[in-house]
Amino acid sequence: MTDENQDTLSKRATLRDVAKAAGVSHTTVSNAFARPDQLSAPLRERVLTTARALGYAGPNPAARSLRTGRHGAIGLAFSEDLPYAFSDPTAIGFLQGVAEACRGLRTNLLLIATRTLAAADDPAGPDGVQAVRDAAVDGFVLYSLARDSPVVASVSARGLPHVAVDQPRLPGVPYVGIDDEGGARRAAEHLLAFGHRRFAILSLKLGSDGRDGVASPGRVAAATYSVPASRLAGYRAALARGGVDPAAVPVLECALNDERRAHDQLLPLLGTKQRPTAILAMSDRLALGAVAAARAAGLTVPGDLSVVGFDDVAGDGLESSFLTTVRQPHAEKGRLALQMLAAPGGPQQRVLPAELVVRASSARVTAPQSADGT
Amino acid sequence: MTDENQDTLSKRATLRDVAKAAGVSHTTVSNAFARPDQLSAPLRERVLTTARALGYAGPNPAARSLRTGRHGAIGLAFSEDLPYAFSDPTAIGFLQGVAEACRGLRTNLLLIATRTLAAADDPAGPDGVQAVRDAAVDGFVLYSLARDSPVVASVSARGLPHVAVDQPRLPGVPYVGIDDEGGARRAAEHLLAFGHRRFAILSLKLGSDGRDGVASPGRVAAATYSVPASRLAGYRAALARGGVDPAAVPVLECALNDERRAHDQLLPLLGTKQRPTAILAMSDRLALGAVAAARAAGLTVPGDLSVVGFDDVAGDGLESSFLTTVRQPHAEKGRLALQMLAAPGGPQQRVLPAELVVRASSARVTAPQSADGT
DNA sequence: CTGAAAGCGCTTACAG
DNA sequence: CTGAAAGCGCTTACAG
Repeated sequence: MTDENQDTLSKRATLRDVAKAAGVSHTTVSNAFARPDQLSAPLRERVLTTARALGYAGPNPAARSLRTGRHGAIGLAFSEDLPYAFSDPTAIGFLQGVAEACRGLRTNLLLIATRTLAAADDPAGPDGVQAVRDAAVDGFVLYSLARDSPVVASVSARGLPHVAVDQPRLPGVPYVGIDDEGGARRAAEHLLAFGHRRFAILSLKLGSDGRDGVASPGRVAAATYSVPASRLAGYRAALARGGVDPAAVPVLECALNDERRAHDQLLPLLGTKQRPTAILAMSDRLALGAVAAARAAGLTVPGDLSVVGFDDVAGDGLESSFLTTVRQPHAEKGRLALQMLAAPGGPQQRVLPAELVVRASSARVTAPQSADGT
Repeated sequence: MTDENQDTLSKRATLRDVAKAAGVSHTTVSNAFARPDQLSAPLRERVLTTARALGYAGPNPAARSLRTGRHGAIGLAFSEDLPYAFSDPTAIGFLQGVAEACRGLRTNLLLIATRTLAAADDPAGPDGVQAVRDAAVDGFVLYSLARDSPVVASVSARGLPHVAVDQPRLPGVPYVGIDDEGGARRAAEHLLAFGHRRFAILSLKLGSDGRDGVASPGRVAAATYSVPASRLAGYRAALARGGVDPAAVPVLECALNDERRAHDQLLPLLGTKQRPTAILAMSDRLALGAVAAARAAGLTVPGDLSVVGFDDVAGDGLESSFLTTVRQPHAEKGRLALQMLAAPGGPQQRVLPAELVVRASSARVTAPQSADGT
């Protein structure tokens, strides 16, 4: 305590101060902290005791990094505001995997606050770019970023090893993701097999402009997020093969992955005569929003409306979810990404399976229908 | 792209290289990146262009930190394994607040992987200590650590500003927490008012040894986690005032905040003749475990068993929770902690309110009972 | 608006 | 096992 007080009053002790006080060289103090085998145990003890007495907590991290070129940390860049990321169960599953791998690698994790929506009032340029520039890390993981994100460009400019997870897929950048198209295809095939002909799609964001609503063909074609684009392709391929015109299936885009948005977008559609009997949702969150909308419209799930989600994150407790969904290995993506960063030389592209899990939110359509509702 | 390749092959460009190539001084390049007002716009543009051409992404963060003494990051130390932390809704709410504040402060967030249970196989000493030593940060937030955690000691040794959230409460260390005792008291009073006389308490961990089970009076007295100790004190004070002998109320300690543990610990108790009619749970997770245990025992909630949780995190979606609980402002704690770090000089102790929220998991006891079950 | 100089605190071969 | 020396890359008054 006394030492700490001295600390804050006087100048902070350095390696040199400890060396002087202990009567040894610079090197010896450094070794006492970083290379115990380079000096005798009693001497080491003496040095460490002297250090403690001077309030010296160990080598200055910045000086050490400058000298060694290593930081002992990796940077994690998110597509969303950091606060939002922590509320998305998908991201949390991924973070768990990353965190686990970090522990194994004895690496700290630097979370980089970025913002998808460019802040016009921001003099420092696009959000996250400065943060990436300043990040004292040995590499980056890009998690679910848009192809045109300024953060992607600034990470690439750093010239450090990096891995993209989910998106973007860029030539020359190691990648970890899942079979989005296949997973989506199986979800649609499942509903088609139950006789459904009238669909609506709840889509994750296709662009970074925060837009909600029905996505036009142009918007879909210009999507800068490849994951929703791939899932959409999978849904549509299956629908077309099943004899349903994909162009007639509305795509409701939700700028944020939350139940409320899905609920609000879908509800009006459920009041129409030609209402869909089946919902393809690109996340479990969106799917739960659809379930809520159904209830609000006086419809039952799966009696009046079948819903298939994506992610398999809805049931976290002892209770398992009732949602039919596409399972993906969230934590595994995090583990793999860090492994690719830590041990380069392995495969540069890992595409993990996405498996359909049938539960209680999907069922055979009640009344036979044609695609045009007749 | 070509530049990037050169980058990885040749030595990485420095400020000096850029200065040489642009025909300006060291200083000017530095200013171009950090102080735009110190040079003309055209010159700045020229410098930046040259930098880009050389694959120079900006000043080396370590060198900059060494020079300025600032890192632009704060360290967050958790009591649990990092992977577990990301699965605890309480921690996530807190992280959201921290993340939000970080964005406002333009600060990155370094997550420090620590482990509560000392790993015997760990040659580097207690987990987290080295990570704290190596952390290139301007300050620390300690989140819910045990009083005797080695991480607390190593953070204190760093001599950097730090704030403890929830626990530990240490003299001289700024603190953010809630009125744990008061919140717990109100939870118990609520159940007493409903006529309950037979209780069981589901407790969060009291020590760092990973022990589950009935906590002896000795263990409670020796608790190194002050939050559960305070809540226990609150429960017991209310029980005693309500004429229930606190010593007769079993305290079931759960080493991890999860439903499964609570379920497994409580279930045997629910099969006894003297089974409790009311559960005081120190978290919503534990409370949900109690609800699951009730179901498994063929009891209804709140018909046969009343359950009161803590945290108010159980209902995350559109659906609100049915749990009677004690609400605490998770995100606000995070925001306040960062604010205290960023703007020292304000109050050093912030104790936020913890308010009882009555919902459907608690009800009047069905048959009148005395404390001894007669 | 520009440039020369000093020094932030450390690690690492290397010689003894 | 110990110590003297060089240099990692930058920022910041300061003088012009």
